[in-house]
Order: sequence, then structure tokens, then C-alpha cells
Amino acid sequence: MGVKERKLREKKFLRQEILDAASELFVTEGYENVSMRRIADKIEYSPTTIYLYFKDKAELLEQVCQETFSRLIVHLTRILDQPGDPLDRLKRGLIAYVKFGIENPHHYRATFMMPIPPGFDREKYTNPDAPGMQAFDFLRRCVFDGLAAGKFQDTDAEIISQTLWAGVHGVTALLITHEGFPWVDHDVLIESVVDTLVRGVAKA
Amino acid sequence: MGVKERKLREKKFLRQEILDAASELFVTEGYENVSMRRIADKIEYSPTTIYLYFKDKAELLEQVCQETFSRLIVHLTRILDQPGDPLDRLKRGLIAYVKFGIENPHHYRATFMMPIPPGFDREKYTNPDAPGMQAFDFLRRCVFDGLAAGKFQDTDAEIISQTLWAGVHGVTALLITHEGFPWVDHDVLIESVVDTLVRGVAKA
DNA sequence: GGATTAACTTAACATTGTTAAGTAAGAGAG
DNA sequence: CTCTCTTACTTAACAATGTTAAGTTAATCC
Repeated sequence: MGVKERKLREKKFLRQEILDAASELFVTEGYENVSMRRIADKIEYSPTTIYLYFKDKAELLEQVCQETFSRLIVHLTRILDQPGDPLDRLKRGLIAYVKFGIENPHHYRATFMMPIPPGFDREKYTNPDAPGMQAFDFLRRCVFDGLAAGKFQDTDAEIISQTLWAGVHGVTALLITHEGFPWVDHDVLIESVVDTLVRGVAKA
Repeated sequence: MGVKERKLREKKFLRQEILDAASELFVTEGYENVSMRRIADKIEYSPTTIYLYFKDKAELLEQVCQETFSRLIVHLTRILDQPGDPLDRLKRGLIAYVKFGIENPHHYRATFMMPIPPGFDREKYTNPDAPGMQAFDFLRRCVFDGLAAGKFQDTDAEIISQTLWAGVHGVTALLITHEGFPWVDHDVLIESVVDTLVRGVAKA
């Protein structure tokens, strides 16, 4: 009786269809401009069907972002697996992070720039499987490599990691929200920030 | 006939009452969790009255933030008017910026972390009277001072300014949105970011 | 004293996320 | 085959949102 399995496959399929439709709409229009009804229209189901597969709009967004961020993870993996100077790899990783954010502004916004829900879920951040946290862990590992090679001024890996994260998040976030601002060339700015940060933490 | 003027004064007064009520609610609950009806309740007027004084909710928020940010301006002015090494003043200014953001998270979010409305208003950012832009100009001035004193590695004031802004915005934004994250001590992190940035742009 | 204007309110609209109740088709058991 | 139960979905509705149009009431002007 493969019937049950076929059913399950079909169920999984619809779930994926919802995710795809939602992702595309979120990407093109931004989370808050997409209603559940619009997503439902796109997949030609009734709005309430979505609730059979996802608890609410927030969970749907979370899943969509998780998919996107796993792409960043493989991207970062490729960069960090290459040999070379730890500081160079660190720079390349940081730049990749920023560029990813800018290429996926709505998903970046959703994972890193959204207000904390009132009943904050600390678990979401300490949970290492969380989409964004995995990316941050990459940064941590880079910093450990650099520390082992004695490349840094400070010796606290956590402080260095968080400092670098704050820095790259800053450019990413500003370039996303302040599109109209008279920035210097994007690439120039990104490189400037990353260079400044790495110069700042590196041993003199 | 002072009647007309009294009327005008009363009108201004109600406007200010709305601003105050809105500000308090925005501060305690956050922009998106405050409805026009709640604001109206607080001042004991009907919801639609607000629209006689403000075009829409966004404009109301904008005015509220403007008020708040002018406090940052006077704060920064005090710091920058003190004598001393340009880099030291720069550091103090940057730290003040971050602390202000963290102490006014909702207003900071509203001015610097909100998605750009679809029909972007470039004018809002180039306009030097805009609340946030005035603060950024302070940073620019600091950088000019430092450049004049030959303190920086790079020579482009705009690149340096934007780089520093990105950096401090990063900590501010992350500390605001990721309250639950296992940060190292806030003050330690803030100081680390500012030190790193200034070390990064300073002449070796 | 009648018309005009100003300040404010009531009622309503369209849209949002979400839930409760219903329906129809198919699986499983006898 | 038939009765029942489950699965997968839909229809209808709710409460809340920002915002507008249409009053209403009181003071002002001529």
C-alpha cells in the first residue's frame, strides 16, 4: 500500500509550493506587503489552507528564510574551505556575508532586522540550528583560526566575533534600508568597512 | 482681538498633546503595536481628530522621532564642543550615538531601521534638516577635524564617515533587535566596536 | 440674526491575520 | 457493498487595523 506514502508526498509537495509562492512574493514585495490571501491566490488554494501547513505568518516567513540562509551557509563553506591567510579568508567571508544580505534584502530584514516579539524566545538565538546563528558560527570559527595563528590584538574570541558581526551587519542593514541615501559606491563602502574592521582587530 | 491667537495656541496645544501621547505609547510599546485608536483614547478624542493634525500615522511617527533626535543633537553638541584630541572626541561621539540608540530603541528603529517606502523619497535623506541626517552630519564634522589633524589613514572624508556610521549603526541595531542573544557585556561590546573602528581608520 | 467656518465625531470601508464550523471525498472495516 | 471515520480542504465570520466621507455642533463674521 503505497497510497499512504503517495499522500504524504503530495502533502509535502503542497507545503513546498506554499513556501515557494511565499518566498517569491516576500522577495519581490517584502514581508509586510504580502497578505496570506495573496499567497493563497498564487497557489490557487483558500487562505486557510496555509494554516494547515504553517502555524502562522511568522512561521511561514521563518521557514522561507531558513531555506535562503542555508544557501549562504554553503557559500561561506566554500570560501572558508579554501586555504590561505586566516585574515584574508575572514575578509572574504565578511564581504560575502554583506553581499548576500544585499542580494536578499527582504530575507535579511526578516531574520536580522525585525523587532523581537514581546514574549522573547531566547531559545531561538541560542539554538545553533537557527538560520542566522549558523552563519554567525562561521564567523566564530574564522576568528578561532585567526586567534590560533596569533593574528589578533585582543584575545577574547567572543568579543572579536561580535564586534565584527556588528560591523558587517551595520553596512548591510544601512544599505538595505537607506537605499535613497547618497552613498559612496556600494562596493567601495563594503570594502572600506571590512578593511577597517579587520585592521582594527588585527595585531598592529 | 486676542481670540484668534488663543485659538491658535489651543490648537498647537492639542497637537503637542497628540505628539506626547503618541511618543509615550511608541516608546513603551513600539510603533507597530500602537493603533491610532489607542492614541486617541489616551488623549480622549476621537481617532479621526488626529488626522486633522497629522497626515497619517507615518507623519505622526516622523514628528515624534524628530523631537527625540533633537535631544541627541544637543547631546552631541556638548560632547564635540569640548576640547581635546579629535580621535578622542570622535570616540566619545560614536559611543554617545550608540547609547542614545539603545536608550530610545523604538525611535531609533523608526528612523534608521524601517523599510524604505516603495515610492522612495530621496529628498528625505539629502535634506539636511531630517532628524537622522543632522546626527550624521555631526559625524562628518568630526571626521573633517580628524582629517585636518592628519589622523586618518584614508583621505576621503565621505568614505570614512559612512564607514564609521555603518559600524556604530551595526551594534546599535543588533543590540536593539537581538535582545535575547547571548551578548558579551553591552558596554564592553560597544567600546570594542568603537575602538576597532577608530583603530581601523586611524593612521597606523 | 442668518450664513459661514472651525473643530470635532459618528459611521463606514477595505484590508489584515486568524479561527470555527462545515463539506466532500476517500480509506478502512465488517 | 455499505457504514463510519478521517483527511484535506473551503466558506463564513471575527476582531482589529489605517483611513475617508459625511455629519454635527458651536463659535465667528457681516
